[in-house]
Amino acid sequence: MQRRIAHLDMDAFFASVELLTYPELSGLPVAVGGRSVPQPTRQANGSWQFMRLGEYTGRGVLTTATYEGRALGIHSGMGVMQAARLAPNAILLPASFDAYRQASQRFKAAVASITPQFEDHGIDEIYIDLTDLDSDTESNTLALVHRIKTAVNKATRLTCSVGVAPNKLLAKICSDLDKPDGITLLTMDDVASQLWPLPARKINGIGPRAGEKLAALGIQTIGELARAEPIFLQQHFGRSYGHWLLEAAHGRDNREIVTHREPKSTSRETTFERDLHPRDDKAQLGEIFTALCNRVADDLNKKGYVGRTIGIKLRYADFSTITRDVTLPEATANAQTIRRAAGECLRRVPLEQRLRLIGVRVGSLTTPQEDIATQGQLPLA
DNA sequence: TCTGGGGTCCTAGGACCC
DNA sequence: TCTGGGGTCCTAGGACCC
Repeated sequence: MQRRIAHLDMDAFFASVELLTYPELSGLPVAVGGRSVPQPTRQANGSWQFMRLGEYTGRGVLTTATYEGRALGIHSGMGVMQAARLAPNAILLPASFDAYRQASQRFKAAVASITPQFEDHGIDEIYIDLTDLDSDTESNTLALVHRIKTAVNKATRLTCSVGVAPNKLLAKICSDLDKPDGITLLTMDDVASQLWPLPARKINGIGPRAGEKLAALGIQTIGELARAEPIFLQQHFGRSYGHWLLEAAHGRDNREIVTHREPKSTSRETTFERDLHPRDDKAQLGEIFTALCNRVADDLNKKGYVGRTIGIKLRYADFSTITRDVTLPEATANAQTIRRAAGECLRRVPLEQRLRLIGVRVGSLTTPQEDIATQGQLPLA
């Protein structure tokens, strides 16, 4: 039986949430991000004073930009200083993650009131399986999607774009074809005409590396990928990924909607405003390191998880990154235990170069109850 | 003055056990 | 002493996503 999977994607989510607070910025190029962007201040005449991208100095990347900003070439992930060269007059706002999380909860609750079974896919996206819902014809599907979009808008005053297709891969691609505030329906028969002209990078799972490698092999579009020889792809990308590439290019994907997932790991990391030296800045680094361990422990306790694998991550001044981890006999959420294990990991890495980032991670998460239940099956330490 | 922070999944080698 | 696979766990790194 043919499935009907919807992918719902909030339009320029973070920027749109900010525009709810600052409606006068609507229609302007606006970016969100940076590390130390001041909150806008109220002027004597009642209007807001905003920072411009060109006024920013320091590290950091953009988390998003409005469509007007994107038209100037700035986008999420871009270094703020680089973006400033392209759009010095664009407004720069600090990220307000609490507001985004709240808006996220509101839009998901609105969807849940209509279609309770959906898959969370980050803060601003979800997949919904419409197969068993009242969507057996195209007009029924459209009516249902309109109801969902209206509910989301009513709950958040924000718009979203929706793609409906026989699977997640296609739904994800087609939610992006008519943005903002669009609806796109796609069937298997549309794959050649709608999908194949698109760049291979549009496929979720083909990132910067694979995209570059494909381009070097003369493959730019999904259509060119679809026509490649299976052997050729497997030689260059390995058996598994090579096979997947071809399936994806033909729009084939049988992954189910996953309505509940347990977290596997939790982590905290920070990039310093200036690179720190392991010896010269030892005291400061030690403080940051301990604080990260405390925050991870706090996160675990709040969520009610414990973890057995404690890991650290270091990024050197040259951006090279290394990780070390250790698995404990018993899962923990205790800050001192995590700090001790993370300290052990730290002793196993070279510390000559300056550092730009440190992070602490706890993996192999379980709930305390599960962990006790598992203990009995393990040999005694 | 390039390059955040929080995740997941995959691969690959070595240890260890049967 | 030389010679097997198979399975699981642990560790490190990397690609990718939002």
